Amino acid sequence: MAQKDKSSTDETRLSGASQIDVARLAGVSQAAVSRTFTPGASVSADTRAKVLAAAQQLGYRPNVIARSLIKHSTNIIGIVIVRFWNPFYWRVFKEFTQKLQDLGYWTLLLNASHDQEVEDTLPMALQYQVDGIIITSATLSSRMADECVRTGTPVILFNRYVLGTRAHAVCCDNVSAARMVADALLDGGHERLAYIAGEAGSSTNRDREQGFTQRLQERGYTSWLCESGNEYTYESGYAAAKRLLQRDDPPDAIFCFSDLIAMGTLDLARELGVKVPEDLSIIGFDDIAMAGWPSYSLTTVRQPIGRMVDTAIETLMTAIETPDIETVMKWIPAELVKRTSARLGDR
Amino acid sequence: MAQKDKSSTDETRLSGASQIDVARLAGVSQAAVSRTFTPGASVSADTRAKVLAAAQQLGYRPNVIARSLIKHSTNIIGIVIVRFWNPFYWRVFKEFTQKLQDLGYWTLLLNASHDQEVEDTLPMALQYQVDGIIITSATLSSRMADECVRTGTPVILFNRYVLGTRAHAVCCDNVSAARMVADALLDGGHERLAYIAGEAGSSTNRDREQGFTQRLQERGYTSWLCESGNEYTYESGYAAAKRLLQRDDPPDAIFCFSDLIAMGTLDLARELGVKVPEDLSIIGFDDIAMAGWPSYSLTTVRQPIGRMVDTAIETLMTAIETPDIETVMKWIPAELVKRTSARLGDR
DNA sequence: AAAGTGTTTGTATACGTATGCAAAGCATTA
DNA sequence: TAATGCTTTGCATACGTATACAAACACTTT
Repeated sequence: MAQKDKSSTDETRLSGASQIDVARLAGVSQAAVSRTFTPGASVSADTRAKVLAAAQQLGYRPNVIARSLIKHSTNIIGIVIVRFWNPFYWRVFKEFTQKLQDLGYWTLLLNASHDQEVEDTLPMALQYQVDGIIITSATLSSRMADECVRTGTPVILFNRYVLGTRAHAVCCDNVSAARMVADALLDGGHERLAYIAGEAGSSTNRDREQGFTQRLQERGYTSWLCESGNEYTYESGYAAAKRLLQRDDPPDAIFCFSDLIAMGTLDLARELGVKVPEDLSIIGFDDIAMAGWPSYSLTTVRQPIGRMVDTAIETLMTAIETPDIETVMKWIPAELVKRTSARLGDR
Repeated sequence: MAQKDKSSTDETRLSGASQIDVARLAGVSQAAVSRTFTPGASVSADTRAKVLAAAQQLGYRPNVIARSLIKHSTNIIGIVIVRFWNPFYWRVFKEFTQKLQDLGYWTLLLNASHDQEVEDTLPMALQYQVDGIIITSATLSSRMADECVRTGTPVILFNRYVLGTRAHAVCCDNVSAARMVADALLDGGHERLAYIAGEAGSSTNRDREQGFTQRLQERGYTSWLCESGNEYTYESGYAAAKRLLQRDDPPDAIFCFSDLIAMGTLDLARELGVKVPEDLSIIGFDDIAMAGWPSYSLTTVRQPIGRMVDTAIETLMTAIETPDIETVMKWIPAELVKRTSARLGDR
């Protein structure tokens, strides 16, 4: 009783009207108000109308926080994003947030500069009782994966995978894509091939490098060049390309871990007066928007972002509904987009 | 009592241990546990140790949702972002999320394709009891601003302002920046100037256009060209530049609303064989990363993102602490970055 | 030893909503 | 009319935490 009085007399509170206020105005119980706003609950048309009128008059809005407390579900998905400078991840992020929003989920962002920070911030995100976590472009330590499993929060790795954990994964089929690039370059008659790598420890980089070099070996090539791009930025591509092209035996084709690296490579080649694609073929990865601009017109591997994101979300939804599902890993095939930065075979 | 039993016997619950579980294990009251995790609360070193040990053993993590329910504060800031394709806003977004995170706030993202969607999604975000809202690159209707004020949620507009609402605003000083560009181009000896606009209705576009043309008038120029860029993308810049450069009297200098537009313009000029900057000067706005790449080397106006974001966050924090503060509007000065796409005067 | 001070602790209640349960309402059937 | 079934309603309680209040405690001072 005292409670009700408090609620209706204290007009200074910020949070607006509560169900109790609405109930009193409509002359029904708080439960009736709750049921009115719960789809599928049992309320007569009569009470419903009274409640809605009262709610309207008071400007009532359901308090999602209170609901979450009971339901053990927030309708929030945490997204971890590490490499903010890469336009590729922006499209990924955009697709995720938009599609999740269409499904009625909201997005809590965890911005980490390094993998280490992911370790630090993830536990805090778990405190917000997010319904699921999507991790893009970062590795998840198994300790952290266990932590998520313990709280029952499903985790999807995007473009990474970690074996031996309960973290699901959706990746571009990097191995096949890299093999495809190797074939295309060899068919184009190139002899001295090179690869500029991305982040050393990542499964993504490992798969691309292995797919590429394995295919070279299969077709009888025993030597190639390899440069590390470290951080996979434009600048690191520029620097790595400089090391490659100033050698005595420069490559006649370079496969780059990302489009940003490829653009750095392309700009450096132009600066040195190396003709692309006559003297040097360059192939990127991602197919970011800029790759299609006339200034670059980059031949590259298009990651099917739409399908990858769809698959990741489907997997996540399934995992939310059936917590004890076994770990899912999916590889989505990529496509070679031929523009003018590489001289390729006809087939 | 019954409650305690439930809590400790039901081992299947997902949400992990609660303060009650910890309290029982440590042999103290639930309040003692709460105090242990509340900085500044009164607990003896002895109990604190017992509680921490028990918490550790049970893997206890505070439930932020429950805390938020009481405190009427979630430590979450909602960020509305509309134009996802513009690299400028990526940097803005990155700065916001990182700095907010350092302050202990989290970011809930609202991704809207159009201004209309902002109207629709904002009320839903308010239900999450966010402590504040930052709106980048979108306008806020006064109806919606009132809605926010009603719930006591402070709003910061970033690079927009709307007069007559209670929404605070932090903007780049677009008027001064555009006047600076006009001066620089006139000092460089240009005669036929043009402006390629951004989004028609925005305060940002209006201020840049007015600053530019007013300065031209002040210095005795009575005619100039103006093209609409509609959506301010690379493609729209490319198209607008085509219309400008295929005229009988093409401009010898183009001031573009954004770097993306300027890059489209630059690529189109190259395609038509127009020499930049000899025959045509191009100036952009934003200074996105790509503007500095050798392929473009774009002369442009650098928006001081760091300072702008800092100011926005400061303003927001003040508004959160003192709800009844008067509406704040701040304009941050910009800087002209001289590269090679424009022929400018020496001074 | 008593009084006074400051610290620590437990009890009880509140935050706003959802829901199991039983009572009540209503319509249908025997 | 009584019995039956279905729908609607209110009561009570739970979710996990914070905090006002008073009781208990530990010291210091007189």
